[in-house]
Amino acid sequence: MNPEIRVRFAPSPTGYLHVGGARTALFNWLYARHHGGKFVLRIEDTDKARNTQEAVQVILDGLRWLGLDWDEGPEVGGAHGPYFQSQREDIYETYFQKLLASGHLYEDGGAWRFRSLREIVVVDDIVCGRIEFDLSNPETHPDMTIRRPDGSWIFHFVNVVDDIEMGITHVIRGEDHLSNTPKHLELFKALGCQPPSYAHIPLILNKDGSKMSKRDAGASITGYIEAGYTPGALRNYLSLLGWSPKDNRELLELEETVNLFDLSKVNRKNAHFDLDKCLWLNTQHLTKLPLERFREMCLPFIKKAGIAFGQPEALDPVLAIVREKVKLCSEIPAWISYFFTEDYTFDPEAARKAFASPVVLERLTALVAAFDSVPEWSAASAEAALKHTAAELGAKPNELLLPTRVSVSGRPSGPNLFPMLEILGQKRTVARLRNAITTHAQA
RNA sequence: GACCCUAUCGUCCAGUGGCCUAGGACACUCCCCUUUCACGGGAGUAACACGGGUUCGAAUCCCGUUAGGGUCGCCA
Repeated sequence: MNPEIRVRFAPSPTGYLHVGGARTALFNWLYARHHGGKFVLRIEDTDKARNTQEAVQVILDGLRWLGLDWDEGPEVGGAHGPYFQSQREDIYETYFQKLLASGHLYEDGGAWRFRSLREIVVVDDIVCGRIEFDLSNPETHPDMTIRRPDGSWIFHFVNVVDDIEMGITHVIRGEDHLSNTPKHLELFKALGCQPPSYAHIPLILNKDGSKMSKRDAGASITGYIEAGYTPGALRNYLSLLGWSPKDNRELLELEETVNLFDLSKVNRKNAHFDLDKCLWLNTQHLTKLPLERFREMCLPFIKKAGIAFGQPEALDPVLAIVREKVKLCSEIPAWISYFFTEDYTFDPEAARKAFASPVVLERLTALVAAFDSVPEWSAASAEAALKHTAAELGAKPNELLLPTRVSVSGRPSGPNLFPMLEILGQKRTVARLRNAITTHAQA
């Protein structure tokens, strides 16, 4: 445990939280939690045009959904605030004056530039190792601008100042910043401050290797929330991009990941994002969820679909038998809607298959009679009745299954048939079968 | 273009000189289970980018080539 360790996630409010950013936040968070340090959230909103409350909220919501709580930052405060760069003008001004006084700055076209030290800068990266950058040639490494003519600040400068002011000990960020690091190191040196340790983690690209942008599938965290992923599954998947516990395990709970996580196990190769695997992990996490938690996750989607279910607990028996089918919670209304209304519709293709043979209606008629006279309705008694009827008709039980399923649910697939009939109840099962028979007799 | 990083199955991740005729997972194919679909179980297809070294021995070390990614902004 090292309470001295302080890491930060410093997103700019662009209006969405990118999976790459979420993974960076996750690694920072894991590092802090593993070592008992502090995880700081800082909003880099120096670009006033993009700085809206909604854009910030998307990031906060996304991080909270993933379970990445911050020890200092927006809405929670802390001793090193404010945590919005737009509110730290005075601090930047102070540091600016320091650099100005020490002769590191010069004006150029109204903007202020930092005069490079023109040295070989060594970046000793925790993940990438020791890398030398030769900044001696002004042609290839022009002096960086740190302040615009309108007085606003540039990323490199405020980023470094904030890391100093906030006591950041470890900067864990995307590899896209590796080439920026020598510039940042120059700033630390000019300011007379000790730089933090750096760890540049590999990037996340699309499955085909192209750069991932907002529009690409799986790029936005909001998309996962809306699709009904469990936060644990996405967090699990993201943790495995560029890192692994080294023992071939894949399905990891948060606590295990915190225990196992270490920067030394982070690899250097960019990862290609595979939504299929992420989906698979979701099914794994979904099945491990207690039923109450599963219900909570599904509830918003069920409400949104307008399903009249009464009390939330009333959903449980249905959820219990369909949950093994569900890959995403957004699918849940389609799996359960017919349990809660008599106004269900028949899938045309399923109906065509189920009622293709003329003998089907006769068989179903016999089945209705059998079902109607079952003394104590249950999955087992329904099954016995169906098998008995099939035997009497000289048919295989299988031949009655699809017609029955389509009749009572309108769908070709669903939970196991007999438990489903039990929940539906004897009366509704019989009524639905009768209704299906008359409907399809006409057709 | 310059500089930096990377290079194991389609994808993610093991592998850090001999245990590798390269292992696990997703996806895919097939089989089994089964009341459809799914789940579950089993099997299979599939990779060390290429060329040079170093070494008794290389996926592992070195060099080059190629490919991919990143940075070079008065974006972050």
